[in-house]
Amino acid sequence: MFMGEYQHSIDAKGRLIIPSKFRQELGENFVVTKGLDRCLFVYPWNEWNTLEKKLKSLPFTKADARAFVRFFFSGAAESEIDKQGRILIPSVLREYAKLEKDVIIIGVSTRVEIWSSALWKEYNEATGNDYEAIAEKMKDFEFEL
Amino acid sequence: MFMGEYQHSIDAKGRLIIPSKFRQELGENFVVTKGLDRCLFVYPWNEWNTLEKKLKSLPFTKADARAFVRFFFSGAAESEIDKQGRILIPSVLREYAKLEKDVIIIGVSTRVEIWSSALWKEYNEATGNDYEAIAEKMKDFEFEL
DNA sequence: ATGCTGGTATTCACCCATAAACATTTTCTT
DNA sequence: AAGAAAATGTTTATGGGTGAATACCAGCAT
Repeated sequence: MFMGEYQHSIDAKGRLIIPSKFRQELGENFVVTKGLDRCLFVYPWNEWNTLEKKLKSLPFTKADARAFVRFFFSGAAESEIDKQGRILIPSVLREYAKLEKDVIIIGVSTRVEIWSSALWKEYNEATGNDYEAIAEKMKDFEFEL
Repeated sequence: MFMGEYQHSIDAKGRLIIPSKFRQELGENFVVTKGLDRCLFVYPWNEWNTLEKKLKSLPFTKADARAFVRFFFSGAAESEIDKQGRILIPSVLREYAKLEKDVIIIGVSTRVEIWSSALWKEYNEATGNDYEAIAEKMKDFEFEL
């Protein structure tokens, strides 16, 4: 299970160090794709497979479902970690997530997320720092700690 | 089950002594994460697992749920007690809970909570001194001792 | 009152992850 | 085919996390 927050930087060649704690669980091959909220999702191969199955089961007669599925598959790229523990992020994805130099990498349960440092800060100011508001919304899910 | 209130201090490297009464129950590995009300939660491994299952089951198509899940997982760090009875608190978490030198550690049933001494004082002044008002509100939950 | 013991704080030194600089290979272009 | 540019690989220095050793303190019992 992935968790934690790490700060790294992308080098001039678009490579990014993956936190050493994530490497083993990601394994040899994994999938980087466009994520929700303008970040990138990184799935280990088996997690990607389960996600793929779920996506497949969506009714492809509905326009929204088609768009959602296209979003994930078109944005996906198979990737691997080099001997220095880095991955190369395709430029399309770099642009999508507005990745410049400073990058935040977080573990979120079954996936890893890659954020532009600036966007992560914005996102947190909008949601994460205001945990009370989130907790309030969670009532809808009848969630308890 | 955790209970009690203890005063300790964080050293220059961000390490904190865990009260000896908590050590056995926390076990070898446990998880420290951002908690509600600006404190940190410390869960024994098995408690964290049950929490994780609940978090995983939340619909990731809902923005609020994503924010909530990110909040917990990105704020989480696996930790262990060193031979001196201390744990290392990641700087992200130290900042979140505004932990300076003086720290209050309390046991709350299934988890341990770590508070900045100042915030704990504030919190108690804001709420704790008015137990009767809180108890009054508890009626809504049909709670009885 | 004094010495003992368990727990706590501080200091220091080492090791590893990271990131930047550098070197090499490959590919594309002219 | 040769040179340039891009991609990939290697090396090294630095800083931070980590562990050990020592010094400190309080509580307790004799």
